[in-house]
Amino acid sequence: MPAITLPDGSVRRFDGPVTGTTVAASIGPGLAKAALAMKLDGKAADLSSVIEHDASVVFITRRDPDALGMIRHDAAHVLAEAVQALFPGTQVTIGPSIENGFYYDFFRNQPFSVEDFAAIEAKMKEIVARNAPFERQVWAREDAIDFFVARGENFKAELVRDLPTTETITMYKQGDWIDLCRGPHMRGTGDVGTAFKLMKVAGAYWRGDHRNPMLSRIYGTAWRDQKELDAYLTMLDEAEKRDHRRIGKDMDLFHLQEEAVGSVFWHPKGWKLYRTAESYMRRRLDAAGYQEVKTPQLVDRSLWEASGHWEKFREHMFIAQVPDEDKVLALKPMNCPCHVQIFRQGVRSYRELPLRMAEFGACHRYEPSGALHGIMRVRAFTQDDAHIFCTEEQVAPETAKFVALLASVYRDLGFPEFRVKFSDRPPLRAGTDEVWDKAEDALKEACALAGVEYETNPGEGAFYGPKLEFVLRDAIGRDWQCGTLQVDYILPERLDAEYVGEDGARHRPVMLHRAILGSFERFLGILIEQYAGRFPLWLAPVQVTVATIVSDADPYAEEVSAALRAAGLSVVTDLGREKINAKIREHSVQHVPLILVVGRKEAEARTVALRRLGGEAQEVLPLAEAVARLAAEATPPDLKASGVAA
RNA sequence: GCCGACGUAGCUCAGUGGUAGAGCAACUGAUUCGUAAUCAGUAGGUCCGGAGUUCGACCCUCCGCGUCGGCACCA
Repeated sequence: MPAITLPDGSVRRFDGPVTGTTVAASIGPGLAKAALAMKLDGKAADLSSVIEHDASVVFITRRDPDALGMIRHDAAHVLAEAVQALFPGTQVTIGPSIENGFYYDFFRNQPFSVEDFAAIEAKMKEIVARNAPFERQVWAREDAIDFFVARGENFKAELVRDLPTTETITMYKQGDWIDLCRGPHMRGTGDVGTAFKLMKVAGAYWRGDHRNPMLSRIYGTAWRDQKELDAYLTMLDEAEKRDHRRIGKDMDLFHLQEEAVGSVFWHPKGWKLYRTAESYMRRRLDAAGYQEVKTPQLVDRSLWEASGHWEKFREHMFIAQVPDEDKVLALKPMNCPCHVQIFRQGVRSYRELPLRMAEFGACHRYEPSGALHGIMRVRAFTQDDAHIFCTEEQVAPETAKFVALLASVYRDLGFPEFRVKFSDRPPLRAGTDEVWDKAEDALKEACALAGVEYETNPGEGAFYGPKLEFVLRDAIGRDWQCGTLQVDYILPERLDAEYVGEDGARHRPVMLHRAILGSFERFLGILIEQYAGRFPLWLAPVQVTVATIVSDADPYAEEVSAALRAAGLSVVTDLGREKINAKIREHSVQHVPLILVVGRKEAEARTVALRRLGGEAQEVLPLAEAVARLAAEATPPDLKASGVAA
């Protein structure tokens, strides 16, 4: 006699076990039609599930946020059926819903190509139109294995074999097609709708392990209706326009070329942007009590052996040798061992701790070719790196200070939001459990102190200590780790860093490895995408263009430009003979934030006509006032706050 | 590194087994013009590199390199 509690608190009683479908129908024909699935005591379930006991039920309709995941999951099943119908002999593996869509991994000797998409989509639409109900079946383990083995579905058979014996093995049947699946599903294939699109093919290793066979993965996107799908596709187009590689080219910021794979050629405007970011970071670090240093690029193998990099990181290191010497040198992939060398000069006292040693350290790492991506994943990059040498007691307060600095920097640079991941002890690690407990607790305590919320990344910490990762998202929705903070008890030991404590004895400092931007290359890539090239005035590589209407105004335009430059602004003077319309367009396309138009009127009145990027209004104001105002406006946020503005 | 796609003028792209085209940009000339493209002309190419097939290859095949999308990697 189940009593069903509905979201509005009302209770319906039934004489015996009922299905969700029956319950929905008892409420009304509208709901019966709209309900795709339900939440049974908070857990998603098929509408056809039988409810035997008292329970709470929430029906999921197409409008529900939960519906999207189901549409996508079901779409993956429809895709798999379509592919097997069109390409006999293809083995199915797994096909989950993901952010914005779904994918399905297939095993086939010949991988799929986008050429196949039209046929597959057509078949999928047929299957949707057929609207076969999803039928849940519980199978005996051995039967399921035999079934898949008999069909040559080796991957599925392996999946079943690896399921825990406690797991109920469920299969879902849609018409003649059947697949191992945990469920739940909607009522039938028709509920998928037609607002889906296959997007791309890609290789993917079976079970994500590169030693396993390569599968052929088909990605698709699916939405509630065509309007949502169109909006998503439009969004992708827009995101593509923000791609830092495109903007970098359009705005003439940098380029990459074959002869220096993974290294950036910064052009004048790109380098100006870089320098603005670097100067800003340097001021922030100076103000936060860091001491900047500079350490060698080429360092003898022996130091890398001592630090452990030669053993753990060698395959990522560029090695350099000279003809006349036997010495083997490596381009540094990290700055930490060099910083310890500075720390080790002379005798350190506990009074010097925490000692915050910063470096804009140029590092080289031999990244796998497939990992390279624009300027965001490169082989030569410069970190805003620092190492904080401190006592164990100082770990938490130093972490809290760091997080506060990082949040402030991100805010200034236009990233009010970021995600934090806490990576704790990995299976293979150095140090005792006591040390790890201490390090993790200190980090957690520091997060609490700093009011940081984080998600846990279990087992993903560095071998020497737990770490925090600060993640920003690019225009195309990819996440990039920028900031990091790692607690390290190992390197000070390996490289014999020590200080004299209050007690007169020698102690090991703890090292905090930390970066805020991560690398200038990656961060600037994200910054370009964040602003789509339309930087706030203080960051813009060209801040003002002075454009003339007639050549009579040329001398005055030069005077205006000189005055702006004297006030510290970055100015381009356009004395070309194009019409003002063409000039406005050209500099707007270049995302120059401010255009000062000068013609005869302005030259005579000693004024400028100010036009802001994207705006239509213009403002005429006296030259001196314009210079003062723009200079104030172009002041970096950290200098504004302290009132040191020019 | 793995799977797949791609590589033609500075940029964006078209093209065919018979030695290559457009638009924009560049350059030259004319135009002195009031807020997102003035007009005309000129010049510009080892069709990524190497080998092979062919009477003949930018096109077909193979091998490299690079880029792009994923996967793996990101100490």
